[in-house]
Amino acid sequence: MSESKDFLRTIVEEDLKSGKYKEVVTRFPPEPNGFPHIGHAKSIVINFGIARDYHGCCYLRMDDTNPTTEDTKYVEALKDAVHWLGFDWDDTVYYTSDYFPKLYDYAVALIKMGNAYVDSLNEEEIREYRGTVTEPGKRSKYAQRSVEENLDLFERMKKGEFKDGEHVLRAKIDMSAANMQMRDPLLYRIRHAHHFRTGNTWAVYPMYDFAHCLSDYIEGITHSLCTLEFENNRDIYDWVLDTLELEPPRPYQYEFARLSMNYTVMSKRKLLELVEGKYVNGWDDPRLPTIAGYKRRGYTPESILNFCDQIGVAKANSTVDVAQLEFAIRDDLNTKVPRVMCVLDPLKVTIENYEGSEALDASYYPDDVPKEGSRKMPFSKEIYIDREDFNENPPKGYYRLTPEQPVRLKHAYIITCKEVIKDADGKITEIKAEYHPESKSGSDTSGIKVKSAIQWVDAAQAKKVEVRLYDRLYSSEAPEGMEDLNPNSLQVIKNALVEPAVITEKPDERFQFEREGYFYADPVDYTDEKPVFNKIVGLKDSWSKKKRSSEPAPKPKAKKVQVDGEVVPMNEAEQALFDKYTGELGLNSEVANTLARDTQLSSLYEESLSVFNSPVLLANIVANEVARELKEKQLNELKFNAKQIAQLVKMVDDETISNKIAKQVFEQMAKTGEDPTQIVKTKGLVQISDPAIISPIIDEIIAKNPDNVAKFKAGNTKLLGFFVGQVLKTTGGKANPKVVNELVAEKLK
RNA sequence: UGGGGUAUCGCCAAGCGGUAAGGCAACGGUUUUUGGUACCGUUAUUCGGGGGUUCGAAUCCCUCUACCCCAUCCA
Repeated sequence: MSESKDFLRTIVEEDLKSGKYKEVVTRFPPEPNGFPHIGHAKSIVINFGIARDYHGCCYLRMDDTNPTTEDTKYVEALKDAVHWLGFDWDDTVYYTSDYFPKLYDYAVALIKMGNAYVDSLNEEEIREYRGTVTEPGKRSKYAQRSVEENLDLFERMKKGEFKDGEHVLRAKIDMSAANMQMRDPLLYRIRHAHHFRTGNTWAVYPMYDFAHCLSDYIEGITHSLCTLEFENNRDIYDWVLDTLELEPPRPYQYEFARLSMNYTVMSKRKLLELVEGKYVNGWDDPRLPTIAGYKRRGYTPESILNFCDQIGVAKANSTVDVAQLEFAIRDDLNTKVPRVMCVLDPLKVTIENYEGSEALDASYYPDDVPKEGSRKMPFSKEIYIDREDFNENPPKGYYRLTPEQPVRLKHAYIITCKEVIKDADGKITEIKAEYHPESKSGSDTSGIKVKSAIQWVDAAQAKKVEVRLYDRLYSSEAPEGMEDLNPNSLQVIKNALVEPAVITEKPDERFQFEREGYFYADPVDYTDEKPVFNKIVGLKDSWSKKKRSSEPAPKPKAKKVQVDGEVVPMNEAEQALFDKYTGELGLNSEVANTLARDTQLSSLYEESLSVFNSPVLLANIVANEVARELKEKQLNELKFNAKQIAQLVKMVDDETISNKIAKQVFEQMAKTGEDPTQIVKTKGLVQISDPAIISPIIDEIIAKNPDNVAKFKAGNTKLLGFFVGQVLKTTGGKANPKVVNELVAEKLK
């Protein structure tokens, strides 16, 4: 785990510490209407991960409130995904549909309280009545129905007496709410549909907003974690739970940013399109970001888990670079899997001076991987190397075999090219070479220096295999539609050659094909007769990068132009106030502006000014500190008054306390309403300005931080803040910062 | 045009008034029988812009800008 915890963990920790909850309970609540993808993995890791870290528990709950889109095949896929990622849920899967009876009762309770009604507007009318984001909506006339009538209607809805869409149950909240979600949200709709779990027992189904919060409550969830697009729904979440006056404790909802990655689509709709349109081969196509896809491609659960840890959790919409995921799988596989040799594009090499055959010892792991294991590699006169590893006219910096440059066959001998055989088209069909008998791997006495060691297979004993080379599904970084598909996302190589041990010994399912990448025996199509390997990810390739980077020019970076909008002009009264403040009272225009535009601030300011006449100091504290309090509260909700502000400022004015302390005192005053003089007295916050007291403290700090002293003297003047900060810290903020500054600067000279 | 969010390096992301963490990517170098790995080093005088408060601001205040979400009987 990373050292710094994310904001969700911070909240959970605080809630546990404060005793708000005894134990943390989370849930992963997918709707079973699609295959889980790596975005779900992020959510799984967050929910199950937090439960694990804080010794709580996490439930897997299918949010199955919409019978028309959901299916049991998706619940299986979801269960698989969670299991595969290594999380357990005591083998009990929860379903929102299990709570349908309870949910129904809660709805009845709401009706009885007069907080819900049966509406009989049709769909279109409901939309119209809802208004728009800028215009308020209006309430349906049916909202006036009596409790009895609502109860009766709702029961008959449940019994199936009405057709789909005839009535709905709505919460009675506020049709003019600025939050559109609060304009009498729908709670239940009639659906004569077969539900994959409850069959035909229900004719009404709860909506997300009603079912989710209550399911959380029923299960005893403490922290209901969801993605950003539900921020607007939090108000209903709270409304339902609060209005029902449920016995505490109740859950609270927190939102985090969903995962998006470049070169990838994550929406259920787009994924479905790819599958149904046969752009890919099913939900487990290795090019898909589905869990099933990654699993089939050969990704390990650990790599996905690590990836999720590395990207963090926050509230900013962001797009993670797929390179980050690719790093995670490479990093995981590097220390785990055996290295073997596979030639993807075979080029025959005949070693003219070699006769017979031998079996060479070859370790499965390089020296830097602490694992044991080896196999025998057959070697004889005819071998294959990769076409890429020979070049008749090599570019500068080419390390492999050329007519002039020998190369080592990894785990075997050094060979030198003697002749290049070509067909009529000029295509190289074979290399005639000679090997150096004394250059055998492990006992090389030849003294020949080679630039690299390449992979090879013995022609007689190599096994033919199919290799599926996967690349990014999209060639566009932010894919929109099918036009952005990468036409080369799948390349099938039917005649790759792999060394025999891979097939006969099967040391693993995943391999590094040396110098190529990581590969996985396809769990579906692999047979002993026809082995199939999927490319999981390539190795980092600084050679091809070097070749490429010599060509294209760097992209031009256009800096965004910052447009400044127009400031709303002041009205007459505000302008008059502003003029008075800047003129008569000598405030700076920014502070005057803040005060003049806010009647609450200006009234408080003037009132305190009448108590203590220090216009600038007072203005500063009102425009800065008081303004903050007034952001959340109304004037009459404040625990302090103008007189107390004046009192505080007076202490600053006569230098009883420093500005820093004043802020601290202000905060307490705002919280408790205590008199500032009282706070200063009881806490002993009077400013220390006597150099005789401050000086030894500075000496001590200087003695304790010789490194920083050296850095400071070397020119890092930012460190002045460090030293001042340390002194203030040790004096509890009471040291006079001006004095400290002077003293520190002096001593460090 | 209302409400709710978000802005810190090419991509993620810490930071909560006192020296701008870390990872990925990139670029150098060392080691290497993988152009891999590992290891070392370089990359933000600056936190969306502008003001203000403060001895000191990414952090507090004001203001502007950009992007995301909300008007499904979806979740």
